[in-house]
Amino acid sequence: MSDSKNIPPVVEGDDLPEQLRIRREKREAIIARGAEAYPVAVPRTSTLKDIRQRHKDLEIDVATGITESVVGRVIFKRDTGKLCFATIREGDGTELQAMLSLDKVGQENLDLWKSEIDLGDLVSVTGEVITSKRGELSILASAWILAAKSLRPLPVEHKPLSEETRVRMRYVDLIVRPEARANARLRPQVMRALRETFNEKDFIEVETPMLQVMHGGAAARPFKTFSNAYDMDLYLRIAPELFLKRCVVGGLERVFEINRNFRNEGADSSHSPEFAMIESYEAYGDWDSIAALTQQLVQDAAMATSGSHIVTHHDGRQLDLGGKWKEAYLFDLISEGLGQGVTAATSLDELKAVASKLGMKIDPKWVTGKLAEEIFEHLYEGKLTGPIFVKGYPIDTSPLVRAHREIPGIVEKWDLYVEGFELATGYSELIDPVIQRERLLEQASLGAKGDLEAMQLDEDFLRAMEYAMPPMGGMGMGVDRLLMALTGLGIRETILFPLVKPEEQ
RNA sequence: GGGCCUCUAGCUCAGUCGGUAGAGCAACGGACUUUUAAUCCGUGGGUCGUCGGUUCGAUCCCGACGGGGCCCA
Repeated sequence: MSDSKNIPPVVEGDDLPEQLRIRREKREAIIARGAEAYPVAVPRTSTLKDIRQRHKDLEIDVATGITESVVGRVIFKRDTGKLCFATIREGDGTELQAMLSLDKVGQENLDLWKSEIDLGDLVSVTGEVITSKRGELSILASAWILAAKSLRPLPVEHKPLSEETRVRMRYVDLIVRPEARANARLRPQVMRALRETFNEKDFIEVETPMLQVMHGGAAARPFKTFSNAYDMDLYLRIAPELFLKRCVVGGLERVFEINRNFRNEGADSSHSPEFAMIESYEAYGDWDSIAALTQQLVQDAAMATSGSHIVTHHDGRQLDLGGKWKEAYLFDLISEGLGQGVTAATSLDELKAVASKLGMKIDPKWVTGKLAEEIFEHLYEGKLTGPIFVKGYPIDTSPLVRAHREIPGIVEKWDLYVEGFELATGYSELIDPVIQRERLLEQASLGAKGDLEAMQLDEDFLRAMEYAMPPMGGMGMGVDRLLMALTGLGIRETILFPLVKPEEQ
């Protein structure tokens, strides 16, 4: 719909490229002789996969006497004089050879096959299941019928599509590239594994608003939109956190949500403006219990997709996600990296001195904790192959987290690093509504000063907390990033239809 | 936001030190009853991203714009 103005319009009689024109003429010819180019139904008695499974042990040059009707896309076609070969492929990538011989289908049908059927067409073939003289499992046609005429030629099977075409025309990518088919099927496997793990642990799945009146739950710039009916501005959510916490107040003690968030920020090989995220809260748990849950979610997903906690990436590299994952405190890692002691109590001036010694550019807007985090990122960027939980973040950068129960100046927050990127984050959640209000007021004043990432003061959320929210652990994990960790793929390969600018005419 | 690279046939790419272009697959016509990216013979197919500039002449050089990619902030 929105794309229609960007795709070249195909007008009858227009000066089309040769291959498009010829296919349209073939469609006309099919209809002109009284046949259908797009029938409402075609015969199908078995999937290609079933046939392959049922007849996988046939010898060479065997006729089974079994007749089946199969459907698929023609991806290979060899028209010889009296015996034609074609390979048809089903959506899952299973292929089967079809053979059409003069003595089985007759001269007229053989000629029509040769002249009317192109690579890319969807066909139904009825015939006996046999193996060819070369041993190839085949269906020897007694009849065939077009299921749908393709008006565009398929790309070359043996040359990879350019990265841009893969993303823009995923439907073609899925037809042509096995990895695209595998990736598209991997994602739902991971989703199922995640839900199963949550179900086993008695977590309840909820769906909370994506269109939100208030902007909050994380530090990020939101997409803004407008409701005509309510005559007000709305935000696409950047996180479901504040609603999930309302659920916990109401007694949904263990909740999770897996759905889309939207952040109006830069897009690159690891960031997409819309991305799937898991958030989960566990009443009477804390940052340790939620870390254990996170580890189990990832390990179960690895097991479900790879059959092992050691996953193999598409480039052959292996990543071990098994065992109990490492943990380290942020300030210990910083001290280690610097070779000098740094804690949450280290002053802003001291940190500035350290940062300039490292050659870092310092943003004067950074608070002490932000600078400490920047120093950490500078030291460890891309180096934490993990999995490792980095624990204990500065209090002034985590307004929704509670203070560490022993160490002053830090909060009970961890980030999970895998493959050098941040896969998940977890907390012991702040549950004191009075402190929460103070923190949100600070955020609101930052917002008033022009910080576009700062949260708004959500009075309803504070009211919910004032009814007493139980102590709890909470976590968030990027689903796309989980896919990246399991497969080593870029984010645009894990998302079926990543956002791309429209093609220009 | 800054820098660099890129856009040529349906697809993937080559090429022109400035004289309107080629390959493989795909397509079209022909031969072939066991092909596996079949083979053989023959044929057609291009606004060289868009708009401007320089030039006798631009796909090529220059500029702007659009799409894509990489690096940096």
